[in-house]
Amino acid sequence: MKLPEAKAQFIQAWGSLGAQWSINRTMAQVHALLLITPGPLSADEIMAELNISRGNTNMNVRELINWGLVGKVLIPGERKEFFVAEKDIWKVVSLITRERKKRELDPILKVLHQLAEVEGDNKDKNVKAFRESIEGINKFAKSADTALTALIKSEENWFYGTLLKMLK
Amino acid sequence: MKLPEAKAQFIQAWGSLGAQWSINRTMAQVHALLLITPGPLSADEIMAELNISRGNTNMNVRELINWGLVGKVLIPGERKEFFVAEKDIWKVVSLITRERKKRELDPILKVLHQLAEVEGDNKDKNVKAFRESIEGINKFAKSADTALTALIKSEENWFYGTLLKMLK
DNA sequence: TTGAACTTTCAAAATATTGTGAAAGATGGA
DNA sequence: TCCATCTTTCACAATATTTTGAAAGTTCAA
Repeated sequence: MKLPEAKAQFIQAWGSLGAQWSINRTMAQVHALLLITPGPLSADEIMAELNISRGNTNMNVRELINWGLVGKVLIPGERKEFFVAEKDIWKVVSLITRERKKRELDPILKVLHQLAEVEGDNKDKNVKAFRESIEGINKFAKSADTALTALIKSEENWFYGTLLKMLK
Repeated sequence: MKLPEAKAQFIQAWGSLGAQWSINRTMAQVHALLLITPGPLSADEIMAELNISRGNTNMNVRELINWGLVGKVLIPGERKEFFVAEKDIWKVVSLITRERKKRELDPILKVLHQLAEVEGDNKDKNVKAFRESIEGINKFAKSADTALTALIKSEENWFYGTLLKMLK
């Protein structure tokens, strides 16, 4: 396989992956393009490469910057802004995990905390079942929170070394 | 908060969570309803409770059964089918993880494997950068695969005990 | 074998999400 | 200040996903 085809396939695959997460397809494609491009790219180059509009490019690049996955680069003598992606995959995963935890886990933890205080008597089997469900889910969610927080803070080597050896 | 309101809030919250995953909102709501209901429910009861159509109910219940999250129950003397959800949250998470790994991680692993064999000379800095990106991502993806496979197979106690203690 | 009770399917409608591009808003050099 | 260049916004258009409900399919007791 030649490089241009390989690039296209990677962009496509990363895009599908993104689409299944809360990241939208184009955002993931822009990210993919920047990931495999060594130097910085301008908005125009991204537009041309992915065949998307200026507005779309702008919005998705901005969102990638919000996630911390992409940074602006100023090139002396150029008016345009250029963009580069964080290339270290461990950092990339860590940033994505942090963002998704904030959007997904944190809100449900809040709701679960409130729901634990539902009124009613445990003699009512519906109340009892509800309490037990919430309790179980809450216990798990708190553990997941601990685990993810640790993972986000941890070092690459800890993951590839310690944890992985334990799991294998 | 009274039970009916708490139920509604939980269904709502679980639905939003599902929507951010590849699970659709209604599927997650049906799941939530079954999770907090101690006994089995019929399609009609689900329809009534969530205000959704018969077709929608059928499709989503069927999908939940495919995921292994919900089972059919036959009640003697009744023609109707009834449904119950797996209540053990550890099993629930394990089933969801298995399904998502199959849909998301496995396909990208396949693509990465192919892309590792891109033609070209490392003297070309684009080829070099591409290879390095793919290599890094591939290494991580394989590790994630190992980690998730182990997690899916592992016992509840291992997660709440061993792993969590290590992370705290 | 019939028909009532129930489940499944699927084309069309409703809804939600994403993308476009022209216009408005910045920015900075002369 | 002015103007050329670049960025951002946003109403509308295009796409994609989800839901509906009526019709077709299935099952089983009589």
